[in-house]
Amino acid sequence: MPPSPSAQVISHAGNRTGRVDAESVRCLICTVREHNLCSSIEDQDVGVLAQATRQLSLPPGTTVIEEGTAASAFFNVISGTVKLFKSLPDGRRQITGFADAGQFVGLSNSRTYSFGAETVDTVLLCRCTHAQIENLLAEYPRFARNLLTAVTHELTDAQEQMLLLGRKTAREKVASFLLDRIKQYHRTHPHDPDAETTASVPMTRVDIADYLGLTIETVSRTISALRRDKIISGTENHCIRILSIPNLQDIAYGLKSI
Amino acid sequence: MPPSPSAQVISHAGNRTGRVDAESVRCLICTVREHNLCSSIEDQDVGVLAQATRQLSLPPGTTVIEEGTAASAFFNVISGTVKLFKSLPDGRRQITGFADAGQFVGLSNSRTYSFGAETVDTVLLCRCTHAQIENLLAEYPRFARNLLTAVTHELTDAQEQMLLLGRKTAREKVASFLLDRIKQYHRTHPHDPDAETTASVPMTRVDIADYLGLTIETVSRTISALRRDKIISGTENHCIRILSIPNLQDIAYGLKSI
DNA sequence: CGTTTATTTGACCCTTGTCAAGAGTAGTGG
DNA sequence: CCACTACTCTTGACAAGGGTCAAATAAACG
Repeated sequence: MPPSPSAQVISHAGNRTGRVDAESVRCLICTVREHNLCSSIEDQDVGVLAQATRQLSLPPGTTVIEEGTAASAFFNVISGTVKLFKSLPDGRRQITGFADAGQFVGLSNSRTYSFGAETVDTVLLCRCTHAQIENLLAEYPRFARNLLTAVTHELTDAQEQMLLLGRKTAREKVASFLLDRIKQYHRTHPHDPDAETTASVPMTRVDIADYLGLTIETVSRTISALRRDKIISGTENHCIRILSIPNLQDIAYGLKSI
Repeated sequence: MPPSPSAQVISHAGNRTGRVDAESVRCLICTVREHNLCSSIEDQDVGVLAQATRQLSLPPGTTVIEEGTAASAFFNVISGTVKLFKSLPDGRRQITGFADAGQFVGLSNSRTYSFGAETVDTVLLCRCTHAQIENLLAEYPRFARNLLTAVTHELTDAQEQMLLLGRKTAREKVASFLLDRIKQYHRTHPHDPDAETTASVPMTRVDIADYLGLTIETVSRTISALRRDKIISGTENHCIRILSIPNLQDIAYGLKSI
């Protein structure tokens, strides 16, 4: 349920002086505020948030964070998908996750980023410096609590991905990936009647391969095999229709050798 | 520098009534308090901590957390090593990390644990319910801030491990693992003159294999090969001496094909 | 000191990676 | 509107890294 910025809502909101400036409105009408960290800050304090952040729109393939550079900013994804990755000196790359609308990117303990980030498609971001994040953490205990929950959630996802990378076969990996993509599509398109059986795959085969610890050829072959086995369909490469979710789940968890 | 509980220190400390009870002393003399989350709570408030926690000593191979059971407790590792893992229905297992002295185990967002935990060797733990953790989070902003830092650090480690699992060869995986073990030995034995070149490997080949996404045979063969190549030595399987750390680092990051 | 368990080593095979070529797709500009 | 170009994706043939199965050693333990 995207928050509709009715006149009534706006009349209650504003920065600390009680005035509603243009910046605050940007946050008040934000389509993901209800679903991300910003929800920890009440409408009346939203001016603080608006002042702390800058919004930017980036084309596909743009570097958001360069691995190893000074860590200074934090980003909220408003729309689109960002990929996070780590690389080896010889160029081998592992994508550690995709951040979709409502997720954040750029937390770091050390002085430099230990990972890189790049847009997959056109992405709308909210940028915030680490210093400003520290202010919000100190000022709003709920913000700190929510960030902790969010990072804990990311850690849980990372553990699931380690299981996938270390112990699943190519077929199980691709099935797990498609299930994740269905869930993601369902979250971002709750009104689509086909949401149950649709997977949005905006990333290229290269990205999928680097995410699953495979080569593009193996990803391609495995997707073709799933299509041959009537588990998925759709000629479009970036929108896949799932014919049997139970089958896909069985494959993802190693319950089906087929 | 393990905190020596001198009379002076104790005289300043105690619970909120000013009295120093036996429980508080347990925290005040704790060998890892300086290096873990508990450091966010001052000496004078340590009574709160002591009351919230219970200490337990567990033999090797004990289940600390059973995957999928109700999530209710949080543990600090005082000494020894705990392994964290996730499993597939058919028994395949991925160890997602080892928690050594000073680290914690058992954070969870959901009602049930999404992972299991088991002792590797004899382990001393401090147990604390999630409700009590919530109290500490609400009461001590520094505790919340430190926990966030700790979880962020875990996430960074997890990303590094994903790179290892998805993109490194068996040789690179084992080299990376040994480097981690050297670092860990160095942290826990800062006074040992051999700390720079010693790796403590208390876990079995099965655990190493499940951590690196390999089979025990491959782990064994790879360690033998490193020994043949004069990169490591030591006939003892649980204490390995490193002959050339630079070589090991080059291997771990794919800079050396040897 | 015998029994059990952990580790090493060997032989063989399979899944996945590598190399190479062909088939779609998407822009671009004449 | 259609060639031209540049990708991305798919498919095939072959190779190799690591898995599987089996047996031999070496440790651990009662």
